[in-house]
Amino acid sequence: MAKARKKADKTPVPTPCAKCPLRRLEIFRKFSAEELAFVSFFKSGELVLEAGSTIFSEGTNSPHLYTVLSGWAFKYKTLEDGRRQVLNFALPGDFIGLQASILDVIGHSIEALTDVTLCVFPREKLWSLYEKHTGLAFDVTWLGAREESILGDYLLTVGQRRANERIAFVLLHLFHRARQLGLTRGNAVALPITQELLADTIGFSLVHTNKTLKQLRRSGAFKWTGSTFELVDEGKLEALVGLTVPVGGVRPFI
Amino acid sequence: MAKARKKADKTPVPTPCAKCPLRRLEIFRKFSAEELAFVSFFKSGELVLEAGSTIFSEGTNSPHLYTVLSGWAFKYKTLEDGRRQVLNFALPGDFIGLQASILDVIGHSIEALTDVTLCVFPREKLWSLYEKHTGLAFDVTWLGAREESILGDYLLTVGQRRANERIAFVLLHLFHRARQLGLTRGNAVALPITQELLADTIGFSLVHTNKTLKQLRRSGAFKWTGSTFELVDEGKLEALVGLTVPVGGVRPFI
DNA sequence: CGTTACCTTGAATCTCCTCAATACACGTGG
DNA sequence: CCACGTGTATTGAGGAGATTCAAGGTAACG
Repeated sequence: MAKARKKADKTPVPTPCAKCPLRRLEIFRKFSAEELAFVSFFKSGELVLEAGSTIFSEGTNSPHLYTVLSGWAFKYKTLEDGRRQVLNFALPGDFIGLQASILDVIGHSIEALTDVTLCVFPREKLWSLYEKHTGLAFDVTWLGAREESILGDYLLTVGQRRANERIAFVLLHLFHRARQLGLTRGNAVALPITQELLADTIGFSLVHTNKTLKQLRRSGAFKWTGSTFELVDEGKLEALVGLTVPVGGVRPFI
Repeated sequence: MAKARKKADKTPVPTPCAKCPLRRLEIFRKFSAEELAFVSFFKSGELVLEAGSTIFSEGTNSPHLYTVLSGWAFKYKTLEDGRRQVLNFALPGDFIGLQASILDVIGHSIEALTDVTLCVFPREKLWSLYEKHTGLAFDVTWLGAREESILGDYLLTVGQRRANERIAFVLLHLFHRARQLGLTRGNAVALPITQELLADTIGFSLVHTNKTLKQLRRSGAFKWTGSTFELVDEGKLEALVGLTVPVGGVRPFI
């Protein structure tokens, strides 16, 4: 089956919104028929990028905004001398580039961690979304508020937690988000994160991150070799973080 | 003039939105007559609190959301053992508690730094704002996006900058915001910030903050004694921060 | 095989933290 | 008016925590 297209045919095959695999996940709310129709109209295409591609550059603008259909990306800011701070990760269902559409400039860069597929939405249509679909407009605001909430968690982490707590926080956060999206198999995830990226996320040097990680591994709370991360003792990591790591509840998808 | 009310009369006198002093500031966009009427309808009262009052508590909910009419507040999160991270400051024109209305729980606490006056908006009416006034709904999203943008700046600061750079960043940021709102006299502002609060903002201990501050003062870039902060050499501070500190452009007010 | 990207480890150094003590301003009650 | 408490600012000293430099080591890829 599914042999209608020849192998050589590289024409992209955009996923119709009605069949979007994300919408089946229970963390996304159900759309009405009208909303679904509008989203289909809103979506103007798909963008496929390979790992390492820059999706947005800090300080720029864009005629598009995106939603992650598959793959991982990360948002970051840099200082002139090269110091880099990771702000957050973007997983399937996340909005990307909303700041550019709303604020006229985006305050951070975004780079693909894995090969990614993005749904493309033209910026001009965002206004009609607000005009015609209050529910979807609310969803956009919701996504922004959740982003703000996560940034607050990260700021608390980077500002106040110690090295092992920071690592525990980030690993748990990513694991929880991945699990919500059905990206885990058992207690394992494919984490496309290098230690250097982790270091830039928690605000420590690579060396110190590595040493703390080594010490943390001895606790047996998790295994992380190669690209697969396995959560062995969730409670042990949570204890380090202090409280359950919030992920962001059940809500929308555009 | 203005003797219509007796001194003993303590009944609050809510500012009508049409005469809102903030609307005169050029950083706020102009409202149409309909928008102004709606905002007046949206606003259900004013809340006056003295310095030190808690406006929101992390993890709670509220039937109201607020806007700062006058005074300063700050948003923060705490760990169980008491470590505290300041996320951002709220100045006149800022939304407060939007997360509680959109996400159902607010992720941070908010406390008044000075005596404050807040405009009160009932949460239920937020939906009708989205339904009937696309422009205002967009403004709400804009405010959320700006908040996210500022949080990103702070995260970069706390994660990557060194002590003196962090202090320079925060002081400049607050000065710029205050200036935008006409809160400065010449190069001076009344900064209602203690060193302890600054320490919790930049993620350092009070002692280290104090010592870094001492060293920074010697550069002559600013004076900060008692509650008045005076920016003497803006360029010198900006050089420390690396680039001009963004404040958030010209846009809405609700 | 040689390159490249990532992980690991040791050693020296500096940054930042905690503890502790003092100083100053302010407001309160005696 | 003074004694006292409270909140804030300041300073020194010693130690823990992070950084940088430097050197391997390993796995993937052409």
